[in-house]
Amino acid sequence: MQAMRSDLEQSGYDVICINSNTEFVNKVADIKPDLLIIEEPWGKDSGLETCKQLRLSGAVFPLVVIMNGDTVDDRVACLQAGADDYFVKPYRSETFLRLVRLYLQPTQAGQTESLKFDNLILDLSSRIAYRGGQAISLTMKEYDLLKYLMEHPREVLTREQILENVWGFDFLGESNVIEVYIRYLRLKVEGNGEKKLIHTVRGVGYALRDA
Amino acid sequence: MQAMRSDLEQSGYDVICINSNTEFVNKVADIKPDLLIIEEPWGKDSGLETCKQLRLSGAVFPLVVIMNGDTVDDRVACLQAGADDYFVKPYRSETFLRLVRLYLQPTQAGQTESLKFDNLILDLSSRIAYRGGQAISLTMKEYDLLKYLMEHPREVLTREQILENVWGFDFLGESNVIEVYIRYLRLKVEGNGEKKLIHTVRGVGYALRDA
DNA sequence: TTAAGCATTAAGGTGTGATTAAGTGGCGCA
DNA sequence: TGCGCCACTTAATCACACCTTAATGCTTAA
Repeated sequence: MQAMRSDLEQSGYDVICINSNTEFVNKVADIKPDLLIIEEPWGKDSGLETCKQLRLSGAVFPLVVIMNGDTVDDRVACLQAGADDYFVKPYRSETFLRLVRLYLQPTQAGQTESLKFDNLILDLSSRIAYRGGQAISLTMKEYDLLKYLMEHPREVLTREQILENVWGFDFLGESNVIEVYIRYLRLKVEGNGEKKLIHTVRGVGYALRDA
Repeated sequence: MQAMRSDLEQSGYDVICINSNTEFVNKVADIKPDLLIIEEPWGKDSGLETCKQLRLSGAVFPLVVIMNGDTVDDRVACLQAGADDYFVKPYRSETFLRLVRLYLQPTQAGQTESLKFDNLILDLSSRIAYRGGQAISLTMKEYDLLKYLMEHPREVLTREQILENVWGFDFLGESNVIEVYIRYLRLKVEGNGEKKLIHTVRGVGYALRDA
């Protein structure tokens, strides 16, 4: 806790620590943080319960949970509670700080250094993707494909579009490269029982969606 | 409420918030908003009551209600009160903003990104339809058929026209595909006790109409 | 009342996509 | 120069979602 605090402060962030549970939800609403980190266990209620309440009361900031356990159930519970991301103890500063930086970096246009969709983050400078506190390394084609998908969230991208933009073909071959690479991405991005993000639209192509 | 306001403003919309109930209906008539969002509960009267009054006094803008509950009764009540759409708390910005964008996007010709008819919206880039705050996913043929209907609102489309435009046949088979697909669409689009939109014109074909 | 038109339902076949494994070629390294 | 690894592609088989057909039930208009 203290370690994390000083790490964050050394990186130039304003940090507010709240240890008590009392009136927590209201306080947070006043503070309007850019990012909220909840560390389990949290007071009498679990951190996840607090998390749920925050979302119900309309909280829209990114919300990261730090857990003790690392079972599939833990992870699913976090996401259902409305967390954007989870992190598992022991707390390791470098990876964690990188994630914090990605979450706090201004989202608007201009020089975007990373792409975000749901709790999936693609860091363009390091070409590393993050999901659920986990770094995902990508090969070139995997990166290109994921980047293309993330640049057009929710949009259905046809095979032709994908072939043209990722592979640079302007004709349609008999190949199934796309299917294979979609599979590689799915294994890496949705491999740990995470929510499905890469959706097949039969007869058309693929789309990045949250439902 | 505040969260929503800042989200909308960040997306470039002019937002006016009214907290008091007094003279509300008249005020709104003066303002002539492009979109009205009512959040339950709303003053002494329910938001739905206000909604009803607005419609009775001739309001024609899109009207979205944000509810606490999510029962079938809630939803039906919203629509009967004249709301175009409803949304359920907790309010999560992205989905909501998407809907707002769809409602406010200029309707006229040119680059249409979505088709609208009554409270039914078809998003062309994601191939997803929306009705009553509910996303409706469509198969290819369903999408093609709905798109064709929505491109010709109120117009009666003959079986020949539909077969030609959706299935690409230029002859008339003995098949009842159209009936079957009309049914699929009706189940998805009018399945939740919504108002009927797809009408049969006996001996001719089908038409998208609000009455 | 009756026939034609449409609605509804369920079951089968087809094609598209998923999956798996084997092949190819480039690059670093000994 | 040759070996081996890794990224990428091809190919072959499997699975199932979607589309179609067909058979039955219901409505409407003459």
